[in-house]
Amino acid sequence: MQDKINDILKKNHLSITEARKKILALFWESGNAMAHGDIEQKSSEEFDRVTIYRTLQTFVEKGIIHTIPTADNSVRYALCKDECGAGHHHDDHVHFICDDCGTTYCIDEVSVPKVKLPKGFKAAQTDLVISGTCNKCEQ
Amino acid sequence: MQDKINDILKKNHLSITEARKKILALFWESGNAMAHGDIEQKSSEEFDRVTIYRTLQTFVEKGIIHTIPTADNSVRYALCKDECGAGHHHDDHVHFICDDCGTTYCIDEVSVPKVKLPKGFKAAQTDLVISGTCNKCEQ
DNA sequence: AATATTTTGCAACAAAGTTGCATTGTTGTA
DNA sequence: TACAACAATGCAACTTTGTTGCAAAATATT
Repeated sequence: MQDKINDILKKNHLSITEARKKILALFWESGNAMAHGDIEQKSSEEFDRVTIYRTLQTFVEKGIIHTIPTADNSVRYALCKDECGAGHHHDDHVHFICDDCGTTYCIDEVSVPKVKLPKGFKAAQTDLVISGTCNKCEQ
Repeated sequence: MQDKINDILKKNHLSITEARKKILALFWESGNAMAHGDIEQKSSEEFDRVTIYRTLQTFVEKGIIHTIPTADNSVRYALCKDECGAGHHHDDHVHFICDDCGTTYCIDEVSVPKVKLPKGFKAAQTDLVISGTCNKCEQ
């Protein structure tokens, strides 16, 4: 896995540092989306808050991760698929946020339906965010 | 218009205060969605920040306004249609955020398509937010 | 008009995010 | 491998955003 992570960083012309390796690994391991706070906790204060902010920002710019909008003012981040590149995000899958456990899922199976907009409106990015109960919290 | 505003407040069992009247009027006049900051500016510091926070919170609870999630960590608020009531929001329309001018529109003409989720996932609310260029910024 | 109830503003605080700069770590080259 | 050039990090200080408790003011109720 370490190799995979180094590859991603190299491909994006980023120098390989402890913070970047660790944070990327966290995304990889968790599988789900994470908020800034989650990362801060999971890295057990190994890095400065500022470093985490800057690392996330860099990753978004390079198209390694993407943001997921939420209604509660807490942006989350998730790994992008391979098709995403610097400045171009292609995350046309649905995001699901569990109201119970707070987990954010990327529902890759479902793709975002095309929407016809009124005249003059040009879509650049489409975010479909569904909240409710996930399959673990549902009994 | 003042009557309409008073009606809305009465219907929702809210006492009629300057702050509530003014903030509701702002939503009515602007037509578009507003972030907390917009309201603070447009009311030209007539009210305390705290009052605005609490008023918005109350309005959301009563179903007078609804939140629109955005990818940049700045939740916006917009007037609900009549069908919305306390605790029940029915805002199945698309939201559009212009990357140029920042305006947030409620695209009432388009309704959010139903999405089939994997087993065990139960949807409570669906938000479809599209960003791009609006009909005013598009030349 | 007088009292009970809500709402507001203030102050103090907590959390989230940003910026500049010196120090440290990383990279490419000799 | 050692060195210089460059980039990333940590620290401190700060700004912005959001929250809470409480006394004062406004609103509603009788």
